[in-house]
Amino acid sequence: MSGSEVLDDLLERGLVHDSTDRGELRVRLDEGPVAVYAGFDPTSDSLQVGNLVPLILLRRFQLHGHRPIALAGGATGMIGDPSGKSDERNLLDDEALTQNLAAVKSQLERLLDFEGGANPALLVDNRDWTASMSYLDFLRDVGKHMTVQQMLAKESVKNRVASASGISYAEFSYMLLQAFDFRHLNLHMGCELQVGGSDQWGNITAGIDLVRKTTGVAVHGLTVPLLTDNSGHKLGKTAAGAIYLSRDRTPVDTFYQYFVNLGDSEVERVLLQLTLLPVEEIRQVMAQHEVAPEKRLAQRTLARAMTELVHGAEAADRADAASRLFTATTSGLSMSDLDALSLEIPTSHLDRLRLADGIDLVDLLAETGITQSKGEARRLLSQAGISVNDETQTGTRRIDEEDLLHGAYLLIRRGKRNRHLIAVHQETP
RNA sequence: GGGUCGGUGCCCGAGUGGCCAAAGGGAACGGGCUGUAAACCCGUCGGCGUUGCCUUCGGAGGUUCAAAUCCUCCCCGGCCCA
Repeated sequence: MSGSEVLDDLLERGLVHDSTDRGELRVRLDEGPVAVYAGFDPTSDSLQVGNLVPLILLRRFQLHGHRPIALAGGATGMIGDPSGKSDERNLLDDEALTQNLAAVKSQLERLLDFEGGANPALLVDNRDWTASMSYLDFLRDVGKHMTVQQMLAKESVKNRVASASGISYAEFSYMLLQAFDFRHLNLHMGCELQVGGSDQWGNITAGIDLVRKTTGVAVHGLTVPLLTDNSGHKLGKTAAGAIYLSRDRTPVDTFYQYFVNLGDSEVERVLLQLTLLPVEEIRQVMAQHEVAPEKRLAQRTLARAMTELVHGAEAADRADAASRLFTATTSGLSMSDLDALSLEIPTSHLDRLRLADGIDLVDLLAETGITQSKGEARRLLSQAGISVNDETQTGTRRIDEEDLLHGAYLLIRRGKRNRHLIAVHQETP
């Protein structure tokens, strides 16, 4: 196996946005395993789908024999990266940062292979080599090597300097921290390549410059393009918010459905760019998909692969099963189907006593959060947007025991894509 | 610090005493077509006890029968001057 295979794979998948000299990089990759790093700042208590791109990029390198280093940005997260941001960000408080950092670390641990043979992954935290450093030392060791001219020339800084909200000195300095990380990893772990999203290019080149100036070593950089969906939004961002990797923030079912619902014209690109499936296999899936696009084979393959990667095979099985029941009619659902479904899709619980005199449908919709207000519930009803057990409701009415499926469930659909289950229980003493 | 312009619903943005829950656009949501696509068409888009009432137009007061609109003070931002 030649080490530069990974480069060909990335190129074929459309995953190279920018890189330092392609030829030199190829030569270096062929010489033997390279330590490659990507950073993840703990800006939230869970990574998002967008973070998967550089993360999976590390996996791709690992699969081709290189050594991945995942860096959790305990230090950089304290400052805030101005790249791609139009406004100054609020600083996270210490408590939030600590929590986020722990969560992000555990997600990184789950998604990379730390066991694997000759080239196990490594997880580091830049707080470890930054926190104790004094400001004066930092200015002398790092600041001295960077000119303000170079820093101002970076897109991320240029945009912000020109913008209304400006840029704080702290965020302006962010790239120095990241450059320092690269140098540290180069010095102590032999890291020679930094990868990241395309918005990281400026920060990466800052690191390359710093390493060259202080050690004379030529290190490399590579970025992947910003992945977007058909409407131009970043992949994994919906109007309702980002799709997170944490099942507490984004239920597995929602995560799975996000991919199932991608459009035909974007699914191949996402399969190539986000999954580890071999290119050849993806081509075959697409060939089959085009014969019968309504089966959504490509989307299912994608949803399956992503869910398995992030949540594991078992969770992927359940989400897949729940998704297949999407078009099923309620009369065909057995009690065990419903029980299984209740673990996957949003489910509310209702005391059986409430049904004694019947409960008003509008109240039920608002109470369970299926609609945000009674007004919205009425509106949806008048627009034929609500169905109870597959029967479109034309107005409000009382729901009682008679409506229950197997005496225990109500399946409510809101629009075409939203299912909600209501499980009815005996009063718990 | 001085001057000036501005802060409106999820976002952009009109409105400058009553006809304003507030134009228009975008997003979103629902329906139709379809394949749980895309495109397109139609509708909805503060809340509620819905021919009405309540809350909303940076914040707090005030004038008025009546204010997003006028006055006072305060907070925040742009631009120009220093």
